Amino acid sequence: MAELAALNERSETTMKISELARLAGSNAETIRYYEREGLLPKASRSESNYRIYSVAHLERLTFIRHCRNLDMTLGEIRTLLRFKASPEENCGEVNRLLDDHIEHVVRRIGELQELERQLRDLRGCCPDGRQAAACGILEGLSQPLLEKASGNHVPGVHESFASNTGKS
Amino acid sequence: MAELAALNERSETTMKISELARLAGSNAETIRYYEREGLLPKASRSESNYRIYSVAHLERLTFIRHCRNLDMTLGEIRTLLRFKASPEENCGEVNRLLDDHIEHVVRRIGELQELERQLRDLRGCCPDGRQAAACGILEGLSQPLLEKASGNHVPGVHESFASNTGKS
DNA sequence: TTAAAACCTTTGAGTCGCTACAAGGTCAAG
DNA sequence: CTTGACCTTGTAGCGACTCAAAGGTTTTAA
Repeated sequence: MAELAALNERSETTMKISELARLAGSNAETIRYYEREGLLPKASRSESNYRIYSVAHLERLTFIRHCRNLDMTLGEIRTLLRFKASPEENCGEVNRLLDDHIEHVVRRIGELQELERQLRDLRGCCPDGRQAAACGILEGLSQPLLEKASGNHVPGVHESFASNTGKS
Repeated sequence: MAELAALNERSETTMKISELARLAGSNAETIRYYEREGLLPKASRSESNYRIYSVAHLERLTFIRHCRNLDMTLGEIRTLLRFKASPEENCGEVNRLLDDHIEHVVRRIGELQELERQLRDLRGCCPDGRQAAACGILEGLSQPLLEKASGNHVPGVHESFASNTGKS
């Protein structure tokens, strides 16, 4: 809302890359990356070879960023964009994609809750102030295999915060 | 337990890379990668230049895999291995590392629960059987910005399952 | 005995979604 | 006229693997 208002106030319909980035809550490098990846169409160029964008681009980029905020992959987003472009298709596919995506998230939450439990178990092994030689945690991690945890690896906690350091 | 029993039955104390991988629930390429990264010491070699491992390697690799199952980064694991190697140190650092890690996981769970809520909201927008032109989901995603979701991007759901496709 | 299958080696590239940097061109303000 | 803010392209890096190519070795079985 605020963004469109700002556009109306200036009453201009085109912009350069960093303004588009600002309005969509993204950044210029990401936009060029999306163009390379074919998620955004090639922008038209000014005399000095600057990319020039219209409100249509803003809408499409906003769609993409919104999907990314919902943690969809670029592949999933490409699929949604195809459906948006072909209105004769039934949107059952859209529902299915979203249902799959929700299932992913739910499963991941369950995995992380199990992980939290295991970590707290482990943390309970070592009261503060001991020496590493007697540390219950290191001992616990050296055991051949925890039966409860065997096999199912649950990565991906760290990536989330690392990629949140943007200047949006 | 089962692994060590198997080792005892064969009553051999060395093995090649793929057996080590099997016993530690890992795979050969990952082991070579850990060696390159300095998490595992360089293995000794047979006449034909094959890597030869002992039970000590199995224990260290098991430790590493166990930590990875708890979603620690290789950097965190390196730190823990250093503490394991220097028993005179106080294990307060170990506790701190683990506390930090638990906090990561807890925060991530919260983010994903919020994400799930948003996805279910969105899913409710479109009863099955409509055409894409009228699809409430696509409509919802095209809105400038959801006020509730604005700004905080929560990635990392997909990585977890992608890296689970190993043949362990 | 020999041929095939199953291992092992190194090197290098690919994954995902950006992010950052280098080296340069363009443009508006003071 | 210079400073600084913007823009361009191209390339490399992140983390933790994973895979493929191209070859050497060992085991198995016909």
